[in-house]
Amino acid sequence: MPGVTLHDVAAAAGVHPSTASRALDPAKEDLVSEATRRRIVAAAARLGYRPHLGARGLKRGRTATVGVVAADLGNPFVTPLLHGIAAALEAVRSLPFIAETQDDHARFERILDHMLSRRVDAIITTAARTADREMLEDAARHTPVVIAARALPGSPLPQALHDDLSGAELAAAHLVELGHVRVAQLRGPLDVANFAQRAEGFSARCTRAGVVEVPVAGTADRPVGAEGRRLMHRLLASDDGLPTAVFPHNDLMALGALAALEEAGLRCPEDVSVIGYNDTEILARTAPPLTSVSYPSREVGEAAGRMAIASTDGSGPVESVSLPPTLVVRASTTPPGSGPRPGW
Amino acid sequence: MPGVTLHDVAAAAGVHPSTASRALDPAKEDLVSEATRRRIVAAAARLGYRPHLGARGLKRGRTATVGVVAADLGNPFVTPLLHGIAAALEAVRSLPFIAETQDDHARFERILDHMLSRRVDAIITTAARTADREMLEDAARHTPVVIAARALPGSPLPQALHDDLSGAELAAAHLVELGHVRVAQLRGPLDVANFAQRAEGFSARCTRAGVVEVPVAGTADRPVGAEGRRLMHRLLASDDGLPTAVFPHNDLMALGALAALEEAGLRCPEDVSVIGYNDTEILARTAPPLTSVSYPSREVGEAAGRMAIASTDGSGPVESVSLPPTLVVRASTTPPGSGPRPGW
DNA sequence: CTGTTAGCGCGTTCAA
DNA sequence: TTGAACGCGCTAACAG
Repeated sequence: MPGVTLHDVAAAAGVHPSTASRALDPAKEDLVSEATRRRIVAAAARLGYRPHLGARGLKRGRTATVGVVAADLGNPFVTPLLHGIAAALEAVRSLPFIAETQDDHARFERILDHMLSRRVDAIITTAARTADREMLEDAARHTPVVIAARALPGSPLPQALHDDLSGAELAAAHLVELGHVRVAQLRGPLDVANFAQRAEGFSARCTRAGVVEVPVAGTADRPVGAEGRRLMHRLLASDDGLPTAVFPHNDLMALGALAALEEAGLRCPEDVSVIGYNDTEILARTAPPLTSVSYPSREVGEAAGRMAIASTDGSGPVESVSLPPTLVVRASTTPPGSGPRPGW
Repeated sequence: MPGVTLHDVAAAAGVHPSTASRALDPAKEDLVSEATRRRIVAAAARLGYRPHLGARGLKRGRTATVGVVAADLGNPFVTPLLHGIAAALEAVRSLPFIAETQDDHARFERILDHMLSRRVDAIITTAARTADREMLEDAARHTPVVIAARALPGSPLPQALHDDLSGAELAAAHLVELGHVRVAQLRGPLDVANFAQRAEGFSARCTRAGVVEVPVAGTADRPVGAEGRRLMHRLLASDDGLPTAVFPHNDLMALGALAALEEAGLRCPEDVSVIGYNDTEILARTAPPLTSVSYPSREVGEAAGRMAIASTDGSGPVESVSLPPTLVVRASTTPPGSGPRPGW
């Protein structure tokens, strides 16, 4: 049963392999007489024939596979992104080949290498850091590369993004509106453009409103809970005085910050408001429910998938896109010094 | 730059392609003189040569790729599982090829078909439902198949599992110990063996302790939050009287149950205790923090990865394994009618 | 130590 | 409408 080849099918149907090939190719089945076609299809089914995609790719130069690189599959933010990509690829019967860098450059390099060797039809990366730029543009000389979610500023590669600058401004504006005058950011790794932009957008809006930003030394190594917790503890330990609101650069970090607050005996939002980023669905039931900037990750994923397909078609250059953020207000942000938001 | 072949490298180095092949194969490089080897390696680097894995697979009959099937990448429970698998595969420089069924049989079939066509070296599935059994055993006639996380009872396929029966007994025992005498289960889909076993283990332990199980009509279509919420609402609406504790069959469903309780104006744990399953790391900060049966998913993943490797080696039959559960007590369970657990 | 030959499974010529 | 021949890129087996 294993290793049934086209040759076997042809023999069973009493035809030449190339006739069998034609009969089994939807695009060419009308070059074969109905009668023989049926015989061949029957034989293929009976023998359990399965085309060898490796061999087909060798011949056709296409593998019906798109490499997808994520930084951290444990971040619930990436799931909708992957769903969006898979949905878009389904239109051309391609399958994503998913791999995870864990934000490690060397691992990223190995993954790219493997994908190129595997001759994927295109690569979508949601894991880019600035240090990866050259490597990615290099890869793009072999295979179309689409940048998704994590921007690569100044790169000519097509990008499916989200406007992090506006998103962070939205976050800051919300805090300003609530009356906060002392705030702080817990920065994600700044060599990920998104976090650099969030830092910039947030600061810009604060400055404009005359709001004081309490400095927090350092940034997260990775945008994960443990790092958010670490930075929050550092902020609590500093003697610059506590802010009344903090902006961890994503929901995972916000979760860590909440843990740190609790460990320090502080309450959110009574003592400190917390505003996250991504509006990760699975985290909407934290204690307290997190105010967060919503990231349209499914849509970004779909756009990236479509762009990957388009760049494979060779139908000219592919346009980058950038989708807007929205703000989702929940219980973790209130005016400074006030009690919990009514209704929660 | 694209499409540099071994032939090109050989030409550039002034040798025969097979010599170049040997020089570039770590396992055979000592069959080539140091001098020519260096020349070949240099030429390969200069030209940006990358082996064509499709072609190599065609020749060698191995693709250095293992298909990994998950039911739902949005379930945080699967991430450690995937990490475990990837870690194990790294030992033989294989890469996982990840796909998602979304608990849809037809999609599962397409995925298996694609993976077999791709000639992956083995398949690890964490998405099995009883209806998938025949299909999987069929696939196993072509390629080694390892069942992970979701059991396929009675199947001869090698399985890397967890003892769900004991786990559910642990959950029930905990509730019994707290003094609950009226409890209920929110059942996951029973065609997933794990949930069937959880149902059975929980009931058995309750019966033995003389605890009453309030019936909940129906089961979840999929083990996700929305379904947990739906079942909890159904339980609240029934006139069998409320239990003092509920056991949703996994953490995601527990999250939905918590939402339903809140919507009904009930508090957890004061009015109803909730105990989940999986001890999903990312959910440890729910309101209230969830008591849960811990599932060693990373370890199960590693075991599955090793089993996949072993079954590819052809070194005899592969032993199934089953890892034990442990209980992690947090704030969502207290004695019936009592206030919140002190310390939380 | 290196070159030659052959073929993995398939699809695309070109002829019949 | 079908068959024959060739080659995609690589490597195993066999010579030399």
